[in-house]
Formats: sequence, C-alpha cells, structure tokens
Amino acid sequence: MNERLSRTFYARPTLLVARDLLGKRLVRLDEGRRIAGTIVETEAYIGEEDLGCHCRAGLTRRTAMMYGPPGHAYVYFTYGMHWMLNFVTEPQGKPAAVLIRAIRAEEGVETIAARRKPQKAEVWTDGPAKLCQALGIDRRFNSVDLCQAEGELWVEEGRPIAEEGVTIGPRVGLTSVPEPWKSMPWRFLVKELQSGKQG
DNA sequence: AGCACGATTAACT
DNA sequence: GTTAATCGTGCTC
Repeated sequence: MNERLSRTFYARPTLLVARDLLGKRLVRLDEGRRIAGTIVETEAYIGEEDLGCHCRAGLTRRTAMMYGPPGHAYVYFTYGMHWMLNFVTEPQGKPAAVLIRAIRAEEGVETIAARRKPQKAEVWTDGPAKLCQALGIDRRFNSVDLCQAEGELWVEEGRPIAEEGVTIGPRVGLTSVPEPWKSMPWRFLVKELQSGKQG
C-alpha cells in the first residue's frame, strides 16, 4: 500500500502522468515524521517547443534536471521568494515535468499549520509555492530521486479519480507566453476543489 | 556587467 | 482588481 510509485510511472507521456497523479499521495518525511496529502492539481510542461516550459531555453544549468531520468524532483525558485515542485517525466533525454500545484493536507497537519500561519487552513496547500512552504521543500530537494528507498520525498498510491471528477483547462500564470502554448489544456484538477476557488 | 522578467502570494484599495 | 516583495536565470551589450 504505502509503496513509492516506481520509475515506470513517471517514464510515460507527461499528460498521462499529470492526469494520473491526481488522487495520489505526496509524502515528505521531515525529521522522521510524515507530512502528506492528496494531489489535487497538476500541470504538464513538455519539451523545448513548449514556450511555457523552462526547457524553451534548451539545456542549461537550471533545466538540466528535466533532461535527466524520470522520477526525480525538479525544484526551482521564482519571483525572488517562491519554490516550485515538479516531477521529471518521459524517458531520459526528453525534457518534461509535471508541476504539483495543490494538495489536500492529511498528515502532519500540525507542522503545516506552524509553517503556514497566520493563514487559514483552507489556503495552506492550495498553491504551488504554498505547498512547498508547508512541506519544507526548497533547493535541497532539486534532483532528489522519488523512487529511492531512503529519500525524504515520494508519491504513493491513493484514491483513483474517475474521469468525470477531473477538470482540464489551460495552465495558470503563463501571462506572456504566446499561443498556442498559453491555452494548451495541460492543467488537471479534482473537481470538488473548484466550488470554493476560481477554476 | 547589466537588465527584464517570472509555472506566485498576500496585502491592500 | 491592483500591487509590492525579491533574486536567480537567461539574454544582450
């Protein structure tokens, strides 16, 4: 049950990985304690031709992770203050990743609360930078292997999400990205989350 | 060496 | 709805 997803899960087309990550459990082992939650929102970033993906710059120090083997974390820094968590997908050599945009917190909630105060519980992990803060994920987690037994970050099986429970739409925050990349329906989220939030 | 900007968030009018 | 915060990255000179 509580086994880490294998590398073959990540070594698939990125859109499938992004879709299938919904309902899975993201786990962070923090000083021996589990902080975990169900993944409820993801986005796919696929290849050098995707002008919304960092890989549009080609192979650089920053993007090297995405050219590497699947099943590793790509963690980057943006806006001068925020960290973002991604999982490398596709076979080695094809640069792509899935951004984890939101989780529903379920384990280690006291630790999350301490890190996210004074915000309200509803917004503790409903954004990509928020969940990184909640789980204590920063540059140290760039390049970590999600499939390695001793790692402190991984994904486990969870509850399957039926097709009718999934909302698909354009990715968020790509303000100056040209079409068609700006509108590609590469964002996946669990529907129940929509009611309280903007789609 | 300098510069514009970003896969965001929280606080404010 | 608007905007400040804040710095690594990639591009230009």
